[in-house]
Amino acid sequence: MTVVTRFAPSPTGFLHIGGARTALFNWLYARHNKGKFLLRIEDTDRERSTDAAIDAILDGLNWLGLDWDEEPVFQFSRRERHAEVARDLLATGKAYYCYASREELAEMRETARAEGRPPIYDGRWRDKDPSAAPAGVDPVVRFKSPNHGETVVRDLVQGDVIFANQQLDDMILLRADGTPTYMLSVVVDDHDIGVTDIIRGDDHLTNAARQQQLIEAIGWMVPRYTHIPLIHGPDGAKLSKRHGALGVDAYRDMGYLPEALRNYLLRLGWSHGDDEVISTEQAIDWFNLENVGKSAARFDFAKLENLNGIYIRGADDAYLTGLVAPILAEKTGQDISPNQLKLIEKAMNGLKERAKSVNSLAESSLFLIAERPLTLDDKAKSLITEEASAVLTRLADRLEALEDWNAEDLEAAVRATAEAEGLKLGKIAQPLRAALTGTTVSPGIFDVLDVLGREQSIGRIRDAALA
RNA sequence: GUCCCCUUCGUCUAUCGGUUAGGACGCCAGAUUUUCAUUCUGGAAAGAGGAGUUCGAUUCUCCUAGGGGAUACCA
Repeated sequence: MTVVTRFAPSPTGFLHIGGARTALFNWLYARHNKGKFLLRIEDTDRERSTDAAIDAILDGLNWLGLDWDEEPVFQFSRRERHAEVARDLLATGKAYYCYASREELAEMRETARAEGRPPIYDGRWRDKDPSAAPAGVDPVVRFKSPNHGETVVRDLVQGDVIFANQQLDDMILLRADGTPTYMLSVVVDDHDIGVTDIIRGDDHLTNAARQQQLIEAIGWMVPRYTHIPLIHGPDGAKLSKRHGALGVDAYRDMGYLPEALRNYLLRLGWSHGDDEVISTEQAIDWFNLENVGKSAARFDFAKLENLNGIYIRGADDAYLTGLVAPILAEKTGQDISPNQLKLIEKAMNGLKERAKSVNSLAESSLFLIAERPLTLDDKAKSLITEEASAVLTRLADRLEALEDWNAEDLEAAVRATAEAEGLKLGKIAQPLRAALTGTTVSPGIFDVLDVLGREQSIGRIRDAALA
């Protein structure tokens, strides 16, 4: 039987990092087993569901490269089918009408809690005769769940988890207004869509028991369950916005590469021996549910950043240039010309070596397209002493005489100048860097000269020397 | 309160009864170097606590503690 997994977010916000990992695991599991990965939008909460959120989720998945099979299913559109299943349950006596008011319910919970009993619905309408129904009250439909025995969820990560059936009350299937609840909808949809493996956050573990009872009552096949631990913030508490519970778009905006984030998320709670940097192909090849850990993991930006650096260094120059361009355009307030793009791509090899995010890559590319005369930052300014200016002028003279403008000849010329001046290379390279880039940090200085070209280089050097 | 789950360096993790408890991030020191970064070398750093089972427990069982999750006419 081919594996069918699904990712089922509710469109009430962006695709947060925990959801992204759940989607990733589902995707990986499906791809590994050559099965299907489906997407279902759980939009039954009409109040909180928005189109913007749907777009954000789809965008997030696309950005991460998690492609789904078939058209996404919108749960709300299936409400008639859900209601139909509830009616069948009613007809066969596996569900019943409950007329308890919300106040009544709240009171019931309160007393139960006070007496140390589980705060659950007591089943007061479970066996009542329909004639007892109060007039003018729209009832909800409740599932007649087993009162005795236990329900065991055979979870691939959590193992066999046993729940006493008395602990689980008669959940609501249909609200008073006739709309289906989540508990009913997931069960019906997962069945109808043919989901074989449900992989989701372990905050759903208790739900699994209740859903399983429902499935068994209907007589459908119970899917395999896998409840993966949640991601926590650096302090061990539930992930909040101040931690990393941001939308994946926020990670993109921070300059993380999708492949880096994916790799990071994969290793958060899953491992394959000592492997850390794992390509998508390897991930698909290696992924399994057995190696998913059982404990919650804390989100660690430092490690993500390290991974990001690794992926940036290994990335294609043209690809990175394409990512950097729009950021640069925004920073400078103008479009980046094809010539400038060529310049950036040429310098990319040296640039990416020292970047840890796409944003810092853009930042360090800025000097390439800066207009003369450059504004030097304070550190750079302090390097252009009177003495340095004189040296730079003589260096410019020497460079001007160069026949070929390439890194090799440039290095020879700079070294020769240093020797002639009786200076260490660093003494001349730093002021030169300041003049060329306006900062004290850049790729190798000979590469900078080479990439910038004769005119810009000499111009910038003379600008600085004269200032 | 009730139910469920979790617990190895600061963090992510390996280990599936016998290891000097391994790797990675971060941190510290050093090497390389024109800056920064990269790279390389070395270092500090862990089995929550307590009982058992066993010749032997990080590994199996139980208890305690701590953390997390669930307890909606939300999903």
